Amino acid sequence: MYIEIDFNSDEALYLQLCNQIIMGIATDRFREGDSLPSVRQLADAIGINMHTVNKAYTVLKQEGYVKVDRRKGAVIAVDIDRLRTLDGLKKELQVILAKGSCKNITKDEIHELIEEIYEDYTRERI
Amino acid sequence: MYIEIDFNSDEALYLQLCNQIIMGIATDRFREGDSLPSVRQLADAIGINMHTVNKAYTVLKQEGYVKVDRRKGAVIAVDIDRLRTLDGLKKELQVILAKGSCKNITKDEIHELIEEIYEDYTRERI
DNA sequence: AGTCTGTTATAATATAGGTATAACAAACGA
DNA sequence: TCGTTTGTTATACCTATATTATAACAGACT
Repeated sequence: MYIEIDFNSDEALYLQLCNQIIMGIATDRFREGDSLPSVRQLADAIGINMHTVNKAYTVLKQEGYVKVDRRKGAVIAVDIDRLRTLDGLKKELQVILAKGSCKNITKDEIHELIEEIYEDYTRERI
Repeated sequence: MYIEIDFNSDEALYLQLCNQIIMGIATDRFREGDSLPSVRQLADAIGINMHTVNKAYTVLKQEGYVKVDRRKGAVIAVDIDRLRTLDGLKKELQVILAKGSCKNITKDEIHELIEEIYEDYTRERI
């Protein structure tokens, strides 16, 4: 579990946790069925409070990335809801693309960025 | 100025304002040199507090979308900083694409989504 | 029996978001 | 010149969120 938390970031700790775990699933560092550390272990390892980790796990559960089992802890279990996901992605992308568009980033450059990010994914997956 | 604020959204009012103005610039509804309404006017029109609008304008200024002039108010003036923008876009996109990837959204579908959003832009621009 | 699990409760603190009122100097219009 | 409008700043208040701290509970494991 290599999770990097930036205490100087203005992003909430529990959100940083969520995002890193989501990126971990996307890059296959965490796989379906894998158990995440217990809330107490992870909190200890990072040096934050148990409840902050618990909140992250709760959000991940609500958004369909893990299932929480009293025996095994938080287990990676992605719940596929394509329509809901596509809808959410589109709304988030609209704002991001608008920002780029304002700053003279072309549509092609966005496509290139996408490719670049996916290449990074497969590179990390090795 | 057609700005739609969702008071039931969990997104901060000032962020909704920022994003709508940014999308307005991207879709050419607001153009370089255009003045935005005064903080008091817009606050009145929307039915929110002056300081909330002021915060939105301040953020837009810091992020290089407007310049604030005591005489003309907030004027659209996009400050192009491609490197900084590309860096920011990439970090935001990484998380979003990871979410999609977890939910079995393919890279091609992302590319299609990008195209779809850009088509919506040009459609609004008419 | 003892330990570890997630879960829940309660409390305290700090920060962020939003509103309300008020004042200021600069600029504008009449 | 006078009154109005501009962004800006300050203060205060309320609410919600984020984070930490302790503590307790029942279920499961060794």
